[in-house]
Amino acid sequence: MSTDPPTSYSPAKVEAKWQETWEKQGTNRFTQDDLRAPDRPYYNLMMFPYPSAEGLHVGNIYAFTGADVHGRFRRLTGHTVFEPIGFDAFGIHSENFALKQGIHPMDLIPSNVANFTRQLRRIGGMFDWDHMVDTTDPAYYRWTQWIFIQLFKAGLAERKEAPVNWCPSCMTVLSNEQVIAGACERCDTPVEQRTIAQWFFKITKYAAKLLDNLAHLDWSDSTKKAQVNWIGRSEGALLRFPILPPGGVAAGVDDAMTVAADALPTDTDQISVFTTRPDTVFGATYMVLSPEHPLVDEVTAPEQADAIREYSEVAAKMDLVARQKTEKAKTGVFTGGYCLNPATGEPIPIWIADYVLMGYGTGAIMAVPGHDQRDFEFASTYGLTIRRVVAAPGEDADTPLDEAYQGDGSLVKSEHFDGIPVADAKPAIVDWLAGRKLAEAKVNFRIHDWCISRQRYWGPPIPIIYCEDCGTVPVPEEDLPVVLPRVEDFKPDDSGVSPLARVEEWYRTKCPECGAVARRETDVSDTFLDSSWYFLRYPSTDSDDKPMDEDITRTWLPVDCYIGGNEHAVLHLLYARFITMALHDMGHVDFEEPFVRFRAHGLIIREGAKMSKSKGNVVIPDQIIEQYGADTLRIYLMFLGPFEEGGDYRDEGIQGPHGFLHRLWDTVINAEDGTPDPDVERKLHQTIAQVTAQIPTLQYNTAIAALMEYLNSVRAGGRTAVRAEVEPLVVLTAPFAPHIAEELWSRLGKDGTIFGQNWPEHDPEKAKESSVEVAVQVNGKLRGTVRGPAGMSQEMAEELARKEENVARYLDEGTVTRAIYVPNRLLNFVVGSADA
RNA sequence: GCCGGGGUGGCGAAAUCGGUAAACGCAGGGGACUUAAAAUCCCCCGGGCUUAGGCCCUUGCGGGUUCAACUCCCGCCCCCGGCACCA
Repeated sequence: MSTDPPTSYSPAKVEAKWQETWEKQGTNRFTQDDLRAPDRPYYNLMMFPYPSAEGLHVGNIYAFTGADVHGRFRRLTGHTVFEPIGFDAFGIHSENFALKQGIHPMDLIPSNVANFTRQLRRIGGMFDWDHMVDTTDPAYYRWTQWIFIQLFKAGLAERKEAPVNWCPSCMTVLSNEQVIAGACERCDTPVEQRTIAQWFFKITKYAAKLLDNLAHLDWSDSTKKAQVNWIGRSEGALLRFPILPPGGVAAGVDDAMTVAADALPTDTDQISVFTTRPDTVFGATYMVLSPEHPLVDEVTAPEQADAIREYSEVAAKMDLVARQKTEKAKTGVFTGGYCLNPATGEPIPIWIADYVLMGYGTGAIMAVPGHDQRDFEFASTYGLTIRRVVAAPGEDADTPLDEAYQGDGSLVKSEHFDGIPVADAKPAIVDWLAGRKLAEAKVNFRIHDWCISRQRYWGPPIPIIYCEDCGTVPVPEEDLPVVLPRVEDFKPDDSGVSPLARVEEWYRTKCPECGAVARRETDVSDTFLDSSWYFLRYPSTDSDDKPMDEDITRTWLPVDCYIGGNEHAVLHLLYARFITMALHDMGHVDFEEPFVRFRAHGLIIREGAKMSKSKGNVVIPDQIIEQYGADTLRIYLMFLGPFEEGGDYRDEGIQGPHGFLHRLWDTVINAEDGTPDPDVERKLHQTIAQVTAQIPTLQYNTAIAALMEYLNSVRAGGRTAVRAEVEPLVVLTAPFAPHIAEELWSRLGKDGTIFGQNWPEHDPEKAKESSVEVAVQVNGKLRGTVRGPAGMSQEMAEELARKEENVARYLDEGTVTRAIYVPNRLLNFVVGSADA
């Protein structure tokens, strides 16, 4: 034992002591040399927090603790674990908060970061503070801008017009999430749509790879599925509908049919549509263009022009969210124009309607009201032809439709395709039309290109210069970073352009190519760009001259384990994968996928309800830590429920883990030399086995239960522990409660940090039970139990069972027809009734 | 509507290659120790019967498979999270 007198457990003292010791000894810090030559490197990553003014939320602590437990376990089992942390501090939330409080973000963020840092140190994470990242630091965003330029040079960044939500009262662009029921979330003003030129990253180029690679990733299933849905691959065809020249219809349907009989003209203008149901093309009785479709003007007849213009204006004014409400009744206007159904050769009317979205497929659809519910509703409203072209067994072409039939069946009214099942008809019809160049098979993706422009202040300026003569020129890499200037008036205004556009001395610059007067891009980039590569930067923060050190990156990446919230299942994780793939294809990294393993943690609620500031039921971690200590909080959070499912924080419950640590302290401090009790030793080895198996699978709650159970048996009846019984227990507890474990370890007279390779090994022989209790059932009902040697034979078990009075009574009621024996577990007699 | 996740004691939850449902913990009750309290230790703690031995019921609801179902299959209901006119 150490010379320290046995004192009672004081979390505050123990935790302060060890946090200081780790800091002083650099226990968790990596030098350049450490990073270059690690033994069994393990990159343990958690999603970095956004440093709000409120401080760390228990949700953050929950996530970080869960990740830290994993990291500490890996370290105890012999890995060199790199566990960095940082701050995702740019973005609209900080900016809005700063506006509201009247504090400049450049003042606000550092104080938030300082507070977060203090809190993060207090929870005892194994963070390497020498490799911290702050996305608002020019030394970091210099490389965020560098990434933009690499993508620009690779043709993966382009500038184009795109619609945005605009609040005329707040005079700002809103994201879709900030639009509630068509109104601004802050002032309730109806939102409008504006069209602004913005920068996009062509993530759609990687859609197929982003989807296909998922199959090989060790990720939470729910996360993978969310990505699959988001990418939204659908197989179908592109069909072309030739536009009939004005007056073409007047000539009559017969003429049109004649045209169809020959080859349809391919040189006239056509409208392309994407469909997953090419088999229903014979039922396409009209066509719908999105109001924004470029061909709207061309197909509109003069007498319909006013109505079309009016409808388009209303649609354009509507915000993007309200427009996409499904419950809304379908509306539209006839353009007066016609096109030819490529299959039937019939002229069909062209409408515009806002239920067709410019953002998906080609922005135009062939409407098949007989087999698409949306088209059915629209056709019913406007009296358009509804034609059945698929019939289920027992139906025929004349079976009436009172809603769209979207099920399986065979084709009808489809000329020589009649009778062919839907699945076979799809390729057959595409082939047939492809022969006349009116169709081709096509895979479409739902995912859009990534708009990274923000008409805001608090972000890294997009490193682009516009020159009258040279056009769009990237800022030369040696001129990076383009520093975000300190601007006191950073409030957005009615112009819809970035606040930086008001700072002439900043945006006026020289063209890097010709030296002429030029103008900087005044938009900043999306926060998701900051976070799409931070994990690449962590191990290389010592390098000022490059974003990633090649050797170090090769050594540490990809990330071994990434833990975070499922709210980022789609955007953040997809963007990070995309950026990594793009960097891979440009030769900057040698892997395509950044995260080998990803696990989503669950959510913490409180007393059955979601925590929120407005409800005033937020757990303040500092208070809990003061009262019970970080170790208790860590264990309690991990004990609440399965880590991947979250848990219900109940204030009283913390007593359990708190008591556990007190008893652990007491037991270890008073432990004596001696020989372990055989029963306790058996339990010990069972516990080692369970905890060792359950930590890697994040089953922390049951692992902790096992530790408690073991401590209970060590202390049973008030007995004094033997040191050999509790030394391994201290190590098993260390990932969850690192401070007390260190303290007890040193009081046990051990040298150095406990987080060396000290994980105990379990001996299966010692874990074996010598006698077992076997449940005895008669006809599946429990009638007794018998105890016998482990692994006893069925004969022996039956013999013991028959001696049980209660069992015997039921056996006497009939004859045993069979007996099922599960060794060491259960014996079930199947008894036929005596009369039978 | 679609895609995930989930429904088990007063509460948080265990147990799913089908094998004694409720481990561990909270709250509650009783006891030991104590002048007292705290801490600690021991016992009880799903429901209904029963003098006892014991019996019956119970994992959202209804069916089914099986010697045996929280676990598998079919059909529903409810809650949470995400997406949502995606052609």
